[in-house]
Amino acid sequence: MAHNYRDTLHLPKDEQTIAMRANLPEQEPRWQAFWREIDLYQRMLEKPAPNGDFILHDGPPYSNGDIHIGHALNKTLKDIVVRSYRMRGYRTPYVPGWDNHGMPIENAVSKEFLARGEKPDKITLRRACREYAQRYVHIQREQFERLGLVGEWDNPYLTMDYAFEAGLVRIFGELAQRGYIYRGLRPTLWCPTCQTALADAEVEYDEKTSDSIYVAFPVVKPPADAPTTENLKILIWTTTPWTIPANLALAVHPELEYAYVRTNGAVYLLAHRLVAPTMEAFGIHDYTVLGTVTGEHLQGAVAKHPLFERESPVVLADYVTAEDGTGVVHTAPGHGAEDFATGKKYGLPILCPVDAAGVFTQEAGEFAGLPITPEGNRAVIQRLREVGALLHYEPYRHNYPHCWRCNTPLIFRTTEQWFMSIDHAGHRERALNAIRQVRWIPPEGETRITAAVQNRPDWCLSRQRAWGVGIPAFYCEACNAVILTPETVERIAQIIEREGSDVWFEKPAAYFLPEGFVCPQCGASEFRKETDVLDVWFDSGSTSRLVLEARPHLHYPADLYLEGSDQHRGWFNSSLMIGIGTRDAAPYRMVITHGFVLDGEGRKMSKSLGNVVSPLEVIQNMGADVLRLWVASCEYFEDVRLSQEILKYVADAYRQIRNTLRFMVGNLADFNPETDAVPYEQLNDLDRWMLATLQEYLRYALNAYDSFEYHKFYHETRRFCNVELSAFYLDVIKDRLYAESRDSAARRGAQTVLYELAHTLTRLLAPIIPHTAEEVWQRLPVPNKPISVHLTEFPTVCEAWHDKALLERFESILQLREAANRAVEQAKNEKRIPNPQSAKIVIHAPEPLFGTLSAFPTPAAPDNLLARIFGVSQATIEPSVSELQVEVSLAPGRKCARCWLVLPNVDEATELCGRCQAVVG
RNA sequence: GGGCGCGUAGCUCAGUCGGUUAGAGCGCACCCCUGAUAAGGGUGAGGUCAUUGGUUCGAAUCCAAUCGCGCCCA
Repeated sequence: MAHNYRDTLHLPKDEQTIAMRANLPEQEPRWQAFWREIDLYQRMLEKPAPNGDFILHDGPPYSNGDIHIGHALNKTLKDIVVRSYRMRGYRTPYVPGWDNHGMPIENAVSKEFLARGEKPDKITLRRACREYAQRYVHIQREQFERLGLVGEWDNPYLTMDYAFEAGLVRIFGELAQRGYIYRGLRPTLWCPTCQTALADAEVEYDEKTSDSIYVAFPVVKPPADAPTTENLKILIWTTTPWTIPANLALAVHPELEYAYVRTNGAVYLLAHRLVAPTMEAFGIHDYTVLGTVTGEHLQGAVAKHPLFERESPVVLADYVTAEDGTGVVHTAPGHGAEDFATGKKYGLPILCPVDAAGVFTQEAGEFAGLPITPEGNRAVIQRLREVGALLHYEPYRHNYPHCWRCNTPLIFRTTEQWFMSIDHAGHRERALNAIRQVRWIPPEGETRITAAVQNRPDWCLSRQRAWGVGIPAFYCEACNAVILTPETVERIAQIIEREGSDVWFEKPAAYFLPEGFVCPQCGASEFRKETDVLDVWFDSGSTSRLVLEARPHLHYPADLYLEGSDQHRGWFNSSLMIGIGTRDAAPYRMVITHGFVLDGEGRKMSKSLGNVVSPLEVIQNMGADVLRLWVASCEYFEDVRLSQEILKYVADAYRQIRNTLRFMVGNLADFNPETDAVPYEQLNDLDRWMLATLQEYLRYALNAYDSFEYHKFYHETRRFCNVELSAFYLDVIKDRLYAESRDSAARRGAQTVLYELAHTLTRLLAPIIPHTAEEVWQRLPVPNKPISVHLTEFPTVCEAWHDKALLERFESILQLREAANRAVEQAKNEKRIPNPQSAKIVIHAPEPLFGTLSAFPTPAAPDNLLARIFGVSQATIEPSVSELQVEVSLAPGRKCARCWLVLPNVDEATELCGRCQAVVG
């Protein structure tokens, strides 16, 4: 081609739009620096908020380790909520927090000391814990900020803040004052070597060989309808002979079938299914089953303890199985969690004749003074053999809980602990009522928390640990009376507020008590402090009180809690207990839960499977906006999946959305909405159709935000960008944008629509991909432009533009477009035309399509709107009485060297069509 | 073992009250363009709706069981 008219076109220039390659890992920190510089969070709060406050209360992550993908999901969702509510006219303060006290940090710090061969005292350990927690608060804060989260990051709440710790003491005091707090027994897994209770997480399961024994309990009150009462015995099996002295009952399953078995002159009762294997173990081949009975009929029967003058009644329990043993569970309420529950249910005493070191106490009678293993076990077995109660002994290998620290086999002991009563003053009912007032999203959450609250036992608040807030009680050294009054609690709280909770462990009791304080019970003046600390769920459960009420720009209750679904039994529950207990109201109005992040196959992420995706790596390689877009793409009310493959697809989606925005921004470089915009009435049908379609999209998008269904917004936005924009509208208006004269109504009309599209999309995307939206925003020619996209409002649907009739009319045109595409594709495949640009189509259209199309003039010129819509150089329409037909042929004329359309009026010398001739002038 | 959920195309998701041949975008294959170019456009092929049984004139949709997966509890 002789002429080059490229420079006369209005092509978008690279430097006037956003870069095609986002380079998010480098660019995002710059936008974050910009937001810090302008103090974006503060400015967001200062914006007018016609809809009032919306308080999303942050559930505190534990200040230990790097953030993982679950944190990223949770915090990104929160950020999308906060940003989108702000853009819908709410004031959205967001105070992030951390959970600092507790076992994981204490254990990590202890291990550091252990590695150095040091044995720290409590204060040294606690100080190290505080430093450790502080260090991870810093680390996680940076990681969260790198995700692009907006909030009060320079003033977060920490549960180890002195004021927070003092607040915990006061809330404990309030609950005590209201009658919720009591001391009681509780079964705990206990390490006799470390002489401490262990949390579940500190228990390691290892193989162990135990002494398993079969013991016969003589029946003193036989079951009704027993086939015989002569020498009747109930047979049990246990792997912990040392618990026999604490036996108080024999548990059977109500629905299991039991058999009376006669052998060797006695009749034994055991589970029918286990008769054969048991007899085989005993080496007995000669036995007779006299009859069977279901467990529920055994209730009321009473046996006698084989060693002591004590009865052991038959009780019912659902946890009894016929898997191994005899189907009758030897029950020692002092030495097992299930046994304890059964003991409570049947009003049995809680006998625990074992001290902290694992030595039998006086309550164990003849065994007193013996360590429970191995001497205790041996002695018990020996005595059982002597009285003829031992039927069989064998070593038994099984998984058994061990101490994580010293690897000693653990035992169950009942110990005295502090509790919050869940049924005090109708508390449980009040909590259940409050649950019904809360909006749960998804609605199954209500079922789940209701079940959790209905079934939860009293809350054990005490822990025998170092890193926590001390329970603010004293004991009289003389009479052991518990000292816990509003005055003593408030004194302690004031001191902790000033000096931190370490002070409780540093100073003597007298430091916290008024001068001259005497025991109200016995008048003595010597006291010791409680050494237990509060359960950390008490810490986090108190945040609603200690954060929402403490900060003037927040309020109780919060409008929203948003956490993983595991928190129904965790934070939602503990917060509710404290909320109902101290404020008689739930701490939240609405609760949203999300699922867990699984791998591409739907399996749990774990180091051993090697399928863990680190958010930090994703941010480093692809950018936070890609990770955030993934969050938005997920239907998060259920479990979500993440893998490298999924990330690749999300990155593709990001690029497509970005390129769409890039094209629009590039073509708006010379557009000023205030002076160049074309009034709606003067826009052509296609442009008005685009605006109408934009309104439909916008309505859908706003609804998706309203219902927290960001994945619907994601999908619709992706479809809108690809289908309506890239593949259609943006393609069609290129001729006008590039080839028409700069200020022509045709070009300015297209830009007017382009501006609306970009302006709308950018703001809608801002909560999800805040960095990219900001980058686009800074390039958009918005009049009186706010300094950041995050200080704008969401667009609202313009009903005047939502022209339903036009949308309907275009439906048939778009269908026709598909038919035309197929016809052109076929002509291309048959080598009748090389490409659509060189084609002319003739549409033989029946009514009513012909009527619709007739509204558009079809000259052999660039302003043939139908030709532009169908992507060919020329198009004409013909009425038809038969079905629709699209005829494709080579367009007559020659190709304009400037606009590349094949037209009849292209000048041979200049190679320009009439339109381009006029434009170039 | 119990409670609460989930299972639709390679991926992410729609699918209203049970009602035509189960949809979309991406990805994939083939083609076009080279003036959105580490872009853009067109056409097309992909489904035993986890499995089995039941209810119904009719089931992705309702019921039951089974399998797989997740959270919580034991």
